[in-house]
Amino acid sequence: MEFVNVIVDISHEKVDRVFQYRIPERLQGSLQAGMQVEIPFGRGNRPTKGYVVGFADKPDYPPEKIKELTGIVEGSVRAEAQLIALAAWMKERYGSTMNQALKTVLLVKQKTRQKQSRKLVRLIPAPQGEVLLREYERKHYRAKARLLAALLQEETLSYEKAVEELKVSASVIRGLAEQRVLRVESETSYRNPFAGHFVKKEQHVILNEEQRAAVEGIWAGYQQGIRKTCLLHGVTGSGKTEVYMELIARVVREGKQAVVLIPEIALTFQTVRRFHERFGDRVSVMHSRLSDGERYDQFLRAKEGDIDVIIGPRSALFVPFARIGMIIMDEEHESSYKSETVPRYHAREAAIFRAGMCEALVVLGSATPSVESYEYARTGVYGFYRLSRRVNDAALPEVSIVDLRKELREGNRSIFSRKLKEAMSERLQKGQQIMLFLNRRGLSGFVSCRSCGQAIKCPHCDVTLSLHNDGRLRCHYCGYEMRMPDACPACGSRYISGFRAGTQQIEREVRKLYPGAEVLRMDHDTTRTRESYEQILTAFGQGEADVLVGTQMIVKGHDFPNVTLVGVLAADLSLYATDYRASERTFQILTQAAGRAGRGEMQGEAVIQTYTPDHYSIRAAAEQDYEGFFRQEMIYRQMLLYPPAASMLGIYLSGPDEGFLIKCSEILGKMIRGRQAEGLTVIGPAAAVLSRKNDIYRRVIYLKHREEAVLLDMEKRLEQELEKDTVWQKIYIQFDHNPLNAY
DNA sequence: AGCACGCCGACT
DNA sequence: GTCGGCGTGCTC
Repeated sequence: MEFVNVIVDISHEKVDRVFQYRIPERLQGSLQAGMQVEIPFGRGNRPTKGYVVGFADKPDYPPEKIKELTGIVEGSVRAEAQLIALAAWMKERYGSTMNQALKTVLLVKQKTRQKQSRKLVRLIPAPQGEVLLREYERKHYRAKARLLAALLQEETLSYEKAVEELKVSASVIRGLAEQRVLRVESETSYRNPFAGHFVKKEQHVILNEEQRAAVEGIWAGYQQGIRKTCLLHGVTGSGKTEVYMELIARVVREGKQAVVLIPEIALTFQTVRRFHERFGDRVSVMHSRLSDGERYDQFLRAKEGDIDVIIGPRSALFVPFARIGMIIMDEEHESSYKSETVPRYHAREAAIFRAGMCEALVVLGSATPSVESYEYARTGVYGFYRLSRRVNDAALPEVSIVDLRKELREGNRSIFSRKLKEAMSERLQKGQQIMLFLNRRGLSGFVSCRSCGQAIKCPHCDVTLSLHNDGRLRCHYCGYEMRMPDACPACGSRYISGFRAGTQQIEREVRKLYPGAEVLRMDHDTTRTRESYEQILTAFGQGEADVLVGTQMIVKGHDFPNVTLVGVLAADLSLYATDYRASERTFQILTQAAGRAGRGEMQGEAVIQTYTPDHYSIRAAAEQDYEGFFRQEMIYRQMLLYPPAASMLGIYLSGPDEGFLIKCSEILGKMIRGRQAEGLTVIGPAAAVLSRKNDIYRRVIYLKHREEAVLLDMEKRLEQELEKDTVWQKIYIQFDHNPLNAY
């Protein structure tokens, strides 16, 4: 092999293709795919890095123009060819550059989004700067003057901001850097992960009948070489983890390796310990927040086959295992499996693709599967296994629904219903623990009626409208807007408003009602760091408090045997999120919350307070009836063509100039409608849910079509068209396939 | 993205 | 004339 194919380490569409280089004699045979190489690039042959993605013995480019590569980057490691194929798939499937996809997949080097936060720092003192500024103005160095003036106002600027807002080019910045007027700094920040010492325990886990049936069913298929993705639908507390561990043990016994994917938030000390106790030090964690050194260690151990099992969030999928036999995805419905940065991949899809390359089996598990996965399981695309009972035959919690409208009518204006208060007093007397859960997810200023419980919705999209500061209600899908009404359109009551209670207010109320009770609160304010999150959970687990108040983060995957009461303060809140998944998320979060109660020996109880007791997602959650919820939800998705009934493509536009952005989004909308494909629905453009973030305005267009392929094709064609006109380079455009959360 | 090339306005 | 900013196009 005389030539090597290289992806240049520059994330820009213009250079997002393979460049060929000649391999110098001395490096013959020592180059391998995935390695980083030094190459001369561009007219000035400036030294640049690149990734080796392949080899060739005949060039596809005039041989006289092919340069020789300079060398291998020190300490660079080869990657599994699989990972490069996975990156290529991600580039196609999610529309990123190959460079971005490679950086996502190759974990050894830091990822772009964490690394490249570049800053400009002024080096010269202010008085000297003033003098220089006047000189620049005199000489009409306009770009330099703009930049210096900004640096005199504030000593540091972000690199991106300077380029966009001040319209200065990189060469101007470099010029000032050379004159020692400023310095370009790039910073990397990492935190230490928890480092624990675990002991492997010999254990004899006895699986119940259902667990055994699931294990044997999946294993029988595995041994016959069937690699159809399986869904394990097990109610809360049904012991899914035991099933995973038994399967993993068998996979390992066959000399294969296993990947266990868990949601971001569930990666805790306790989770890791459970696996450690079973598999000893042949288990490790892979996490984006490991320090460089720690990550490199795990990477090496994985590569050299010192590890059989890796646990981690979605990025653990890119572990350099050579013999993966099984990929487990716990809580598969969790939205943290979808990346929020380019490439916006879904770990479920990526796991299935990677498994396909190494003949591994993917097992998805959840108490509340995503509507997509359940549909696939129901129709036989996935294998389907159920665990309908809790381990040790513990009873599912008794769930009751309290109608807050009725409480209001009967004169109770407190945030606790009489029923919940009663139940709380009883638990406190018995010394049992309580969790109070405020369902705030996806909340963005909705308006609902406190008499009839109706939220004001968009007449076109059937999602809740959100209230803006100018007093108007808007739909974040299609842009429909209306004036905030004085009375409820459904029942005429004047009691309409947004819901304003926060966790702090709840904590205060509990302390007021029960002065003797110890209360812990867990929300974004109290959990700035991973450590404080662990601390609160550990403290509560050890019985240092009677009541834990918090947002969704308290309901995810923790076993507190002494918790016998879960109170959901306003179940509706997540119903009013302004996107089509609101009902699904509400059902999931309520089911998971109720499932926290009664995990020990004692019977659990859950009280769900709501303004809409008849909504199917609340009723179904109270009855722990997934099937019932699913039937209703699928009817809605079919009618309005939301996934999985159809595929969806989000087009996100953002830019600093609102007027310009609106104009661009209108033009893009017209462009799409102009090339209207058969069966394509175009929604918007409309303001995004976060219509302005850090002074960058955001708008969105959604496309729906029954065939994903049509949307992928539409994306490709649009990208080609946008390339032609430089107007589009002044705004950011991103594509998101089957978005999970509102933009 | 970053660098050379070349056009065009201001100034010795 | 010429100095140097800023738009244009190319990179194996």
